[in-house]
Amino acid sequence: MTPRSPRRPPQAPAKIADVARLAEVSVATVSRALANPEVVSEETRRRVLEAVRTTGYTPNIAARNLRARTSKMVLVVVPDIANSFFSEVLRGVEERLSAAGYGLIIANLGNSTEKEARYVDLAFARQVDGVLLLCGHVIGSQSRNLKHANLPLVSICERIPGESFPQVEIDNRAAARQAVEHLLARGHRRIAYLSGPRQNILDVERAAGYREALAGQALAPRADWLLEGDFSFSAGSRAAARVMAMPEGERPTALFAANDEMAIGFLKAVQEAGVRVPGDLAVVGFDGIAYADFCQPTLTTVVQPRREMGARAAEFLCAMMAGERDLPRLVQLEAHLALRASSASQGALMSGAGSGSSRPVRG
Amino acid sequence: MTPRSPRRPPQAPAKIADVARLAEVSVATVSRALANPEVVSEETRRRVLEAVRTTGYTPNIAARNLRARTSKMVLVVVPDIANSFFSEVLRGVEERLSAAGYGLIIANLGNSTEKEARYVDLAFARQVDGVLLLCGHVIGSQSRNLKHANLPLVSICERIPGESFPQVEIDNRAAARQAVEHLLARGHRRIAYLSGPRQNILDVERAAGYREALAGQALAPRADWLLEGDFSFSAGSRAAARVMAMPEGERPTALFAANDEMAIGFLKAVQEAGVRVPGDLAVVGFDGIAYADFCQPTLTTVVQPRREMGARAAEFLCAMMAGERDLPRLVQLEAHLALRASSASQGALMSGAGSGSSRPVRG
DNA sequence: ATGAAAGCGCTAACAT
DNA sequence: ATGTTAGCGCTTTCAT
Repeated sequence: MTPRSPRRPPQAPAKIADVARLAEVSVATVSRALANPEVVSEETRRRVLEAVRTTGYTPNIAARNLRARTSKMVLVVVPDIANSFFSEVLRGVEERLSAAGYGLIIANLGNSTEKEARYVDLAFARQVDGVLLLCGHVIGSQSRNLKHANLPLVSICERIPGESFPQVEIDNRAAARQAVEHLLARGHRRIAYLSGPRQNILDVERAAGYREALAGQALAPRADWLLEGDFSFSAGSRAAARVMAMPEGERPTALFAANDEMAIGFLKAVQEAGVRVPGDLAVVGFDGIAYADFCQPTLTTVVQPRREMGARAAEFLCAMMAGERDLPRLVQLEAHLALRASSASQGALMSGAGSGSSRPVRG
Repeated sequence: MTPRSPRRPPQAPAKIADVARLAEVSVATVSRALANPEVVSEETRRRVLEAVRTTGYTPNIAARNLRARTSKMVLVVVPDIANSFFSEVLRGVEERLSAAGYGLIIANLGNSTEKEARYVDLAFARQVDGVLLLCGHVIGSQSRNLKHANLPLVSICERIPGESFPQVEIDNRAAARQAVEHLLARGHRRIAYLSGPRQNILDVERAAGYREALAGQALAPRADWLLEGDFSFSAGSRAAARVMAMPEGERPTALFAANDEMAIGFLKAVQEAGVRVPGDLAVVGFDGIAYADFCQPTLTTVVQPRREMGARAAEFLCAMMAGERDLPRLVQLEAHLALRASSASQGALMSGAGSGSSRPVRG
């Protein structure tokens, strides 16, 4: 009978049968020698390993996965792989998963619902053993949602309300409150807030922290100091233009931005307009991206333990994939406020005395 | 006979046989209805799709891969996933591959040879259909090298000399020459070079471009103006300290850095020491990272088309995986010099007149 | 300690 | 147009 399968390339990789033939044992023995070496005799093991070496054999993982009903792969869903915030989280994720023997499949959403549906299919097809969501929602397609895939799921960075799987984040509200309290402690009473997209949960929390801090001093937020942004650098520049357009006496003396990129855009634009930072206007950001320590002046910011968050979430996922139950629903890691030049009191922290390094400070 | 395979979970996903049973057709017909809809009758197709919907069937990809001897996955090897240069390239890669139906498996090397070996195994195991190298070398383990895996391979960003697979990069030497020629055209004759790691091919090429440009004006590089760095921000600060330590009359009037991070570190440190940029010292970087347009002053730099490079390399890889032969060995994309404030002639380009946007200029 | 053989779920060659 | 069936390469149960 003619072959019923695709023709094999001339240089086909060795399979377990090739090794078995060469070692003059059965395929089962080869499999055992590789998976449970202690169960075969010394001599057999030697012969098998020798044969593996000469054939250059590597197990076919598709076959193993098919048989074992597992893939040793994790789907990691990010909104934008090029965003440096996520990529640092990814580093932690990668380290942890790879240490546990899992590979990462990266799903870069990039605003494409079509892509999202494809990855949902991937998950339902059990091509991954678990899913890590950095995107603030459970992905789904028209016909179905990942939460019904009965697959280990962990969310990270952006909390998804009302879900029962583990989630890892920082306490955004408390961290924001702390940042604004720092400005209050510096004597500021006229503090503006530069927001992210209004419906975004991160912004909701950070805005709440801002209001809480003000309320602690019996201050009410002024509507014209609530600037709407979108987490982008240029939103920072636009906010700066709006502030500069205010009559001098109506301007805030400090600004808390919902993320560092906007804070840096703001910083740059107001200084170009002749405002001194922190002298005329203090600025505090959020996230703790690397550039917050490079910009001029260096930016006071809430540093999120991004890598650790990634590692922690990956750890939970590994536990779930290993069959563990009863994991915590919510884990909030500690963020810290790095005090830098952009919010220093007059005269202090001038010219990078600390050579640009940040000083963690709590409370 | 008792089952010889792992017990199935109660909620096992539907398989093709379940669909076939429900639709009252054979498994082959289901397979066909899904893969080649035009080959089955209208009525059958309807029934199959209906059954697919009610069972929630998704093909098991491990089984398909095993049968088809393909994985629809590509291994992407990066030195550091958190490096923003790579992550922007990755975006282009992801877009292209995902459009072609391929998933990405990210190998984050992070200086671990043990990890490298694991990914080599992955490739030899044919768990991926192709490999994209962003790491400047063909990965390998003690026992074997990926180049003998007989797998489609494309390298990008850092050229690997002497290999025959397609490589995508920019002409680093020409781009560096152009950057230095720009400084020469601005009247600078005392131009320093801040290098990357000396053995790195990117640095070798960029250093050569620097020397060529000087030679074009019959200038010889001065040894004390050749500053050794390592592509890091702090290498930039250190270089600044060395320049500031030079007697005023011995200092360069311009510096070309082998990458933007160092240029920005340098920029910041010399300004803190009281040097005006570009007034006292002009600076040009390399890469075109986003922050080069945010820093103070904005940084003139060679902009690499990172996303496009990623897309192009991915395209070649797709072609190879589709069986195409005779692809070009080397493709060099156009880089352009973005003229910004850090190298502006005195008085020009003051205060972000162009609102921070870059102006591409060739030649 | 080792071997024989049954599948994992799917595709495609062959038969009808 | 549809059905039957032989594998893809591996792990594991059962038998020896």
